[in-house]
Amino acid sequence: MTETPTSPQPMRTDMCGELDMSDVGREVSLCGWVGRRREHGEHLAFIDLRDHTGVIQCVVDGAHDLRSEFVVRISGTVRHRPEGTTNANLATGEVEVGDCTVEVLSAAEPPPFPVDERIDTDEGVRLRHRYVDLRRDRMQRNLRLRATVNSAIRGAMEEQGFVEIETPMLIASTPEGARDFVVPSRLKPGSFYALPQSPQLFKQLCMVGGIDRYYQIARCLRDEDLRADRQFEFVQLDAEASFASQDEVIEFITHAVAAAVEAATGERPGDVPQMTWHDAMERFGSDKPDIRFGMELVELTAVFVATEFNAFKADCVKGIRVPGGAERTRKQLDDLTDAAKRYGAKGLVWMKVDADGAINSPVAKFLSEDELSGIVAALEAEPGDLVLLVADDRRTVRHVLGLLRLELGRPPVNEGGLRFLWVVDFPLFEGVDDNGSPIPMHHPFTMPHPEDTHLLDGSPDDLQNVRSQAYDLVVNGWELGSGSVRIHRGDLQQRIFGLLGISEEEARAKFGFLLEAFRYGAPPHAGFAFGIDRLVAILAGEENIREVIAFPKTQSGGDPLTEAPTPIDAAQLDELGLRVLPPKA
RNA sequence: GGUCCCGUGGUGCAGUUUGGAGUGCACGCCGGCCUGUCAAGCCGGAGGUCGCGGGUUCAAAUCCCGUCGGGACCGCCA
Repeated sequence: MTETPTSPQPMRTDMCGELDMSDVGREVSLCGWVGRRREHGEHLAFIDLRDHTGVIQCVVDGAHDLRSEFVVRISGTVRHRPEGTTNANLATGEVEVGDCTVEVLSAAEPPPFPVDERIDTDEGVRLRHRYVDLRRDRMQRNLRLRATVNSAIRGAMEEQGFVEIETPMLIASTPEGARDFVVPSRLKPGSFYALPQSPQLFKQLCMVGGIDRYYQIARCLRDEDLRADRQFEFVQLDAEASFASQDEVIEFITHAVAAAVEAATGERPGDVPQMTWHDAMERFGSDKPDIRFGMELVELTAVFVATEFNAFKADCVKGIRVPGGAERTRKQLDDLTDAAKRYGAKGLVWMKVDADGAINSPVAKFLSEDELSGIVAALEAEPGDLVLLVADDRRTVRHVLGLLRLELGRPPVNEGGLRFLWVVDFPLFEGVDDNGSPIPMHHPFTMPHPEDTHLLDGSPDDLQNVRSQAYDLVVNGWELGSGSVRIHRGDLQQRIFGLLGISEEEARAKFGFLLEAFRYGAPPHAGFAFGIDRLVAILAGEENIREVIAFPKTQSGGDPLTEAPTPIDAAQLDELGLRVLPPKA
């Protein structure tokens, strides 16, 4: 193929959405897609020409056979629209392009769904024709916002001395954490690479390698079930800094996020408050509290220390107050009870506060006057309110009420502003495994809190109370990301492995290369990673990260456009030394 | 692994509760008319395996079972 010689005239001189009164009289050439057209017989037609910047009305001879989504080049003269025909709803509505020459660059079949935004189209249809969907304003806006955020983050990290390093996509599988995606090796049949769940170990190796401050906008892959805020593949700002404390890392990341928010919204967010994990769990029933609204969990255990009511003879009783919730019907309350049970509670006690302040509840007759007044006082319940109580072990109470709180009070994604929050002092361990060994909450390289190191020698209960130097960034109830100060000394690491029930041999097999690296001079280091998909979704006012991803997967992990995943042929399997088993019965 | 919701011309929806002829609305599409529209207007037209399979019934978009696809959530996601 020979290239077409460079045209003496540019294909286009201007963007559709950028023409205004200052362009009147200019000869312009515009390229784009045909949007709506209004035809008035063979002598006059109005064509809305669209590119990613917007729409401009072109006045053409009606004999042109232009259809929706044709790709055209239109040349003409910008002119002021005649008196009374301007369109205030259009950014370019004061002008139009007249005396048009039209060139059809590509004809097009009618689109499978309208490109204008007047109706919501089924997401499956949108994904099957994503290339059409991407033309729509919403996707253009979201993807460009995402690019802006990426760019701001890069700028902020580099300003702070971080160096962008790329780490491999084909790595060794480590048994910890989420399910790996694996890639069969051709040169070593029977062996597999894993795709990285995160560049965690590599960034720590970078610290040993003297990189000092590493960052990467990194693709991460986890083979776990998909959700509105989870895809198989997602993108994180991944960062690690040598000789840095928790507070310094928090500062670095806060700065990067603030830069992203400012680039996206024009407003720089204020200081980000911190909350301990313990407070978050007790007050919000979640380690990612949505602090845009109240309805906090209120401790009621003390009110029922001597209760006669069996259901409240529990480790923990907490309640939430739903302002104005007394209007809920019996059916709605039954639905809430069902939800509470689905979330793991044995039941849900509801109480309505009547206009006279009396408690209306199926269990009121089992409670003493003191207990009833204690509930009202602790929750500051007022007439018209609904109060929901759960009694169980502390974990369950927090979990169930935390979810009910969200179900009943959570504002839509685009309301209530951006409420960032650092959750700090996470526990080092979370429960125990089948062998009675504590389970690391973050990962086994997480540094214990300096004030709690003495507890490492203590009882199993003491161990559960050890705090770590791990911290999460939360916004509006979304976990944006997490990080920690890492253990960089072999002796402490051995001790933690010992507590976790990981033998020396096992540790060497799983993480030998990292432990070996640490023997050659490891700086103290700490890091963080946060999800860019989630940040962009929140900034775009989207409930779902698929709306900020150009080509996302569906909840069942498929791509309706390419139909991935697909079988591969026998020859390909053969080369990899693989055989596919028949599906399980 | 589990719970719940959805699936009706190209698109969005109504119809399903209480079974009775593929019935209806809006957009789009095709053709005609139309020289200032902008969600152009007017006239005419085409377009359907009611996701798929089975069952109940004289009769199923509608009821039942299964299945596929999409979505929300619990579990899972160090």
